[in-house]
Amino acid sequence: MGNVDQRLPLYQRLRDEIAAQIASHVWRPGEAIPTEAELAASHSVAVGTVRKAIQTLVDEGLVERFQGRGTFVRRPSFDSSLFRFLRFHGPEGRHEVPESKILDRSGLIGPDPVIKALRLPTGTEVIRLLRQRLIKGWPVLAEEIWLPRARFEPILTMPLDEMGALLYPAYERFCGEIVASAEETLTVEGVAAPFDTILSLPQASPVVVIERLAFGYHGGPLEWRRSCAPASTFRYHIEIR
Amino acid sequence: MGNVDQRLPLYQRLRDEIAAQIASHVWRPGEAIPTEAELAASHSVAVGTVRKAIQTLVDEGLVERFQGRGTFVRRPSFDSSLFRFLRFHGPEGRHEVPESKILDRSGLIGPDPVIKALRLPTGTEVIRLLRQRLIKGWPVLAEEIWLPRARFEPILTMPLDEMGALLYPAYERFCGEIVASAEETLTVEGVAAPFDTILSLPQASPVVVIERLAFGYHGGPLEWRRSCAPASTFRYHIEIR
DNA sequence: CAGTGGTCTAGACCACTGC
DNA sequence: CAGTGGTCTAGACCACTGA
Repeated sequence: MGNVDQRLPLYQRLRDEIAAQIASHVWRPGEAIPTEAELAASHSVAVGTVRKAIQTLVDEGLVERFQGRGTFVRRPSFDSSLFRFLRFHGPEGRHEVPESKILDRSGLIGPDPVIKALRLPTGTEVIRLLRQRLIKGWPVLAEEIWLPRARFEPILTMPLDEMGALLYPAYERFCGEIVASAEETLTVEGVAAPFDTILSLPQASPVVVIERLAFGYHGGPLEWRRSCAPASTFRYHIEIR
Repeated sequence: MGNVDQRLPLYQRLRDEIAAQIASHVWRPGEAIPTEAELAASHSVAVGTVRKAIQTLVDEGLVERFQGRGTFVRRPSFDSSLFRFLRFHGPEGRHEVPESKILDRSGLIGPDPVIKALRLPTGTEVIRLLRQRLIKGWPVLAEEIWLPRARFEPILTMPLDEMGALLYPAYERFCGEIVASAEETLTVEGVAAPFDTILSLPQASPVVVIERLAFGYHGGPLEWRRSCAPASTFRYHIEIR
């Protein structure tokens, strides 16, 4: 902390300092960071330099600016990521948030692939959640979720009915862990246990598998997740330049 | 052309003017646009304003800047788009550019979905290319490509062996049409004719279908393409914030 | 070496927000 | 209305490129 390379441009060093403070929860998501004038004064740089530093944070998605109101730490919205990949919508074209049903919750020694994905030492204890997501009672998504137990103990013991359909808010409220970014890898496979029964699909039906590794503000992995959906519900749109 | 809304910020109007000139091929891809100082003088604005206008063009992927050299019109590279979606690589992990074999080339009245995708009036003539792409003799990709005949007549008549493995350079060289951007939509389907035989897959095997609509610098659609690959070769990676 | 974009400053004025 | 970010200017100096 506070260690800066003097060769870097001023605005870069300022950006890094602000980013580190966001990572340290000096300001929490939704809160405003100091104004341009304040930052310029406290760091003894010109306002223009502060503006450039903040602009890079905006480009990186770490903060949002609103004219006349201030600059705010951004809370990433992952709800939309589901809809980027899968077409869950009602007959009128509206998105529906699938309900959530936890089928299994257990603590265990992390299996090898999980340990590797979460970058933990061999033998570390982890939490496994097996989750079914439904729309109008129909299973549309099956998820296996892995968390390092040390950071997420409350998730293992808390009442399931307090967890809600979205996990990330629960992570923040009960474990103080905030998801800042994620990587997803998408493949098409034949469905395998235990996802086949959860989705009530015949063996080896084509499914889309989304592997997501979620990171905290400090950059370390927080959660590894494998989600599985029938291939017919998959649709992805992208713009290329 | 030259029609600008006086309410827009200076740097926006400047951006639009430069973008329009790029679209009009005042400078072609790879060429340098005027320096910051020249643009500032010719438009009677400060250099800082020019910088901001150019920065937005950089963010949009229209130009590239190089310190000490200049600012250059960017040529989008679509070769990489293939590899974003499909894992074609040799045993050593290196990417391989698949060879290309044109199975059919014909001019015809545009079928309804093609006409709609390319936004042409009903009854317009189009060119259809059916293409097989192979790695080490194995078919890995099947493509159906549709072009408005009026703009792409040379593609219909030129010798096939002058076309090469990449179509976009051919479009530019023989038809003067430059692809500036594209949209892709990705779905998983059961393979259907004529792609099943081209890929030598059993009926209804799972395949990834990539529909690409490519646009020119003026914003209108130039090419519509449906590509089809066995689902097992599909892999997509994305970062989320 | 001259010419380019990159960094940084200092300040003016505008447009929007919320009290 | 005071306070915020947004636009715009004018100029200094630095770092890199290519002849």
